[in-house]
Amino acid sequence: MEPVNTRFLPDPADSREVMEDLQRGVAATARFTDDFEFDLDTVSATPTLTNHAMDPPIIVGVDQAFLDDRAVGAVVALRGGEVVERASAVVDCDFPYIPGLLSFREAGAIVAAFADLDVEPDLAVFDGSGRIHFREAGLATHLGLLFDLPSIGVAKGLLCGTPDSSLDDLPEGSRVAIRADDRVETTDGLIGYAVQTRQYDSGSRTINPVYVSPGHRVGPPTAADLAERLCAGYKLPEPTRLADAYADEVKRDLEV
DNA sequence: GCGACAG
DNA sequence: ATCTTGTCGC
Repeated sequence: MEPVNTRFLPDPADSREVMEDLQRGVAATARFTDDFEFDLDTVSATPTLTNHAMDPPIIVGVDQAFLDDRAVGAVVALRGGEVVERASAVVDCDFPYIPGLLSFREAGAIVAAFADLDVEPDLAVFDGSGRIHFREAGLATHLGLLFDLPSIGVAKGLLCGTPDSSLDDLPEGSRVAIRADDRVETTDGLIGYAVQTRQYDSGSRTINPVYVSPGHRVGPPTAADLAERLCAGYKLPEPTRLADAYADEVKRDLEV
């Protein structure tokens, strides 16, 4: 599939000022409310007997791996918890990691991988933030809007924003609201959730939550619901986890 | 100057 | 993200 809102294509050659202006345009155009066709109850992380009686959406996980100045983009498509397609691409990438400008580093490989994808996804799960971003235009929001695809961001770390309460030792299945702080220039209020997708039953060690935020066409509570439903015994949602493994696999073949 | 910082 | 062995715990 190809980008539809091409005016939002990230260009790593632009100046930082132009990049940030583009992000403000992304935030102003993206929609942080539910606007998708599928039923939340048909979303599952693993194959289910009742899947046949339902109409499960096609959900893609998106991730990257890097090898010197090359980026590997990987997309894994699932339907009812089963992998239906995988697509990848390797592109040159010299743009560095800069907090707040991640999409300018990773979009090239992602767009190239999506170009090789045959199925039409109903939802994309990105490894990184969406609305939890200085200008509400994180990777998941930017790329979701670029393809006009409902999307969410699932990050392992918090870029900005402040949790409503302590995130220490949360019980599995719980969530804590993340609100915009003074580092978020474009809005106030709820921008995502810390979601405890997995936790040890008891013991001395604990697992950190993931940070889920709306990408495009998904509201904050639904984004958290989706991330939760897509987990299957691991901290990260299956689409993201499988895309991560696939990116590493492609990278490994590249090294040989 | 200080602090904060997805992947 | 990437560089990397062993090791603690269920």
